[in-house]
Amino acid sequence: MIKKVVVVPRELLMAMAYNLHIIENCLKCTFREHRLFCDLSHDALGKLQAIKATSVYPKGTLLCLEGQPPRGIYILCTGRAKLSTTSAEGKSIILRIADPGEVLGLTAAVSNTPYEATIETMEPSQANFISQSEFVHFLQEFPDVGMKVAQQLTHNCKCAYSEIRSLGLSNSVPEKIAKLILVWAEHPLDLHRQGGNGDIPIRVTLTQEEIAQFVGTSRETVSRVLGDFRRKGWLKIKGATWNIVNKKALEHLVTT
Amino acid sequence: MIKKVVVVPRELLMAMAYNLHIIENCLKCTFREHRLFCDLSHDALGKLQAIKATSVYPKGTLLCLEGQPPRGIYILCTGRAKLSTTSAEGKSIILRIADPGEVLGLTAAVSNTPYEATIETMEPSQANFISQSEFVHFLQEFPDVGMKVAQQLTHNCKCAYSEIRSLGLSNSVPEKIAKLILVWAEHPLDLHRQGGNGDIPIRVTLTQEEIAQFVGTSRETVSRVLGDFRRKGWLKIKGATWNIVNKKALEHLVTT
DNA sequence: CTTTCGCGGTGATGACCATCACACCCGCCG
DNA sequence: CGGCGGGTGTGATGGTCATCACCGCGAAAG
Repeated sequence: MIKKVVVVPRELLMAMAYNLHIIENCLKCTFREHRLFCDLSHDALGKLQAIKATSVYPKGTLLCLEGQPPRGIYILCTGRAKLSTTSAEGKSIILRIADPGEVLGLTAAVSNTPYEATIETMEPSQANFISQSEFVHFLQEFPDVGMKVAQQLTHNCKCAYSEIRSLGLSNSVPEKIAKLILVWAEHPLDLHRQGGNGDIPIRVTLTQEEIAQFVGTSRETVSRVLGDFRRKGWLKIKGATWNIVNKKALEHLVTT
Repeated sequence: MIKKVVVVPRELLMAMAYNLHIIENCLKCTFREHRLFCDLSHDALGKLQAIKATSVYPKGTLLCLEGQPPRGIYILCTGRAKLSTTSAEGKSIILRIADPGEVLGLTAAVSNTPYEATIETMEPSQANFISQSEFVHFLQEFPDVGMKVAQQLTHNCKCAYSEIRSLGLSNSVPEKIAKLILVWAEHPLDLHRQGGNGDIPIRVTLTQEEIAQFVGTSRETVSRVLGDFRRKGWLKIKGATWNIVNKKALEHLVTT
C-alpha cells in the first residue's frame, strides 16, 4: 500500500511525459471487455488489482530477454510490443507483435522454463507486472483465469502457426511482404478517407529492417520489393503512413 | 455402457491385428505419470473415463482436417501423429510430430475455431476422443485439467517457436537437417549398442519427402544432403535405422 | 511373372535472393 | 556549420536451392 502511494506519482509523471492515459484500476478499465485477457470475474479482478505492479515504459524497453529464467508476466495495457528471437550469429526474427490486452511471458511462466523470446516495447507502453509465484497462485485460485490463459496461449499458437505458414509455404519474398501488408490493411486508419478514392491508408511503425526480420529476409530485399510495389503504383509510401492503391494486385501475389 | 460392451471386442480385435497393447482404463494406465496430459487427479480421471471414446486407428488415418470446425479433441495413448498444414498449391509443411500422452486439436477446441492442422497417424495408434461440448464441461469442472491444458498449449507453442527458428534463422538446408537429426539423436534406440563404437543408432520412420516438409525444402535436396552426409562418413543409413557416426561434425554445422 | 507404384538418387539449369559496397537523406548535436 | 548515425535506395556478384527430367530399386498387387 505504501509502495503504491510512492509509485503512483512517478507513473503519472511518466505517463504525462509520454502523453499517455494511464489505467490505474483494472476494475474501472473501459477497454476491459474488448481485450483478450482482461475480461475476468469481479473477484479475480480484485485479486489482480492487489498483486499487480503497474508501470509505464518508454519505447524500446526490453521487458524480458530470451533465455532468462521467468520472473513473471506482463499484462500489456497500452502500447504494442515486439517478440523476437535471435540466433547465435545475431540474426534475429520477429515472432509476433503483441497488442494491448495480451499477456506476455506466459509460456515461460506456465512451464517454468526460460523466456522463449525477447520482448521489446515498440511504443511508450503501460503494463502490469505480476511475479511468477503470485501469478501461479492467482491461476490456481480462479478457474476463469485458467480459461483466459488458455485463450492467450491458443492465440500465441495461432500466430506462430501463421508465421510458420508464411516462412515455409510462401514461394517468394514479394508474396510474404504483400501478405503482411494485407494483414495490416485489415486495421486501416480511416481517419478522414480524404478524397474517397479506394486507397487504404495504414500506419507502419516498423523499419524496413524489422519488416525483413518479420518475413525472414534481408533489409535490402525489402527495400527493393517495396520500391517495386511503388513503381508499379500499387502502394504509396509517405513516411510512416502508407496508402494501398491496388489491393487486388497485392492479393493476386498471394497464393496461400 | 451398452456401447462400451459392443465396442470393446472390436477394439481388441483391431489392437491384436495391429499388434498393439490397448489401454482400456486410464486409471490403470502405467504410463500415465510420465505423460504430458494424462497425469490428472483421481476424480478427473474418473470423469475422463466416462466421457472418452477409445479407438484404434491404422497408420495413415486422418484424425482431423485443417480448416474444419472442431468436433473435439484426441488424447493420443499410443503411436505418433503428424501435424501438418497445406498451402493453396498443395505444398505442405509439417508443424510437429506428436508423441503419446499429448492432446490433439486443443487450439481448435479451446478457441472454438477451425482446426489449425491436419493430423495424421504415423503408426497404428490408440486415441481417446472427447467431443467438444463434453470437453468444455470437463475443463470447467476440474481446475487441474485447465492446468494440463495450459501445459499442452505451451508445449505446442514451444514446438512452433523452434520450428520458426529453424525456418527463419538457419542459413542452409544442411544445417536444418543436421539439427533435426541431432534432435532425434536425443532419443536413440540403444537396443544393444552392438560393437560399443560411438555410433548413435536412431530410428527414422519419415520418408525423405516428409523430412523435406519438416525443414521446408524439396525432396531432392534432402536426398542430396543425406547422400553428402553419408559420403563424408558422418551417417550410415540402412532403411529406417540410421547410425550417427560423427556427431561432432553434425553439431559443427549447426550454429543456432 | 509382370506391372505398378512409392521411394530414393542424381544431373542440368536458372531463378531468387543474401551479401557486399556505396550513396543518399534527414534529424540531431556538439 | 560539419559530422554523425539511423534509416533507406540500388548495383554487381555469386551461392544456394527449386525445379524438371530421368533412372533404379524393391515391394505389393495384379
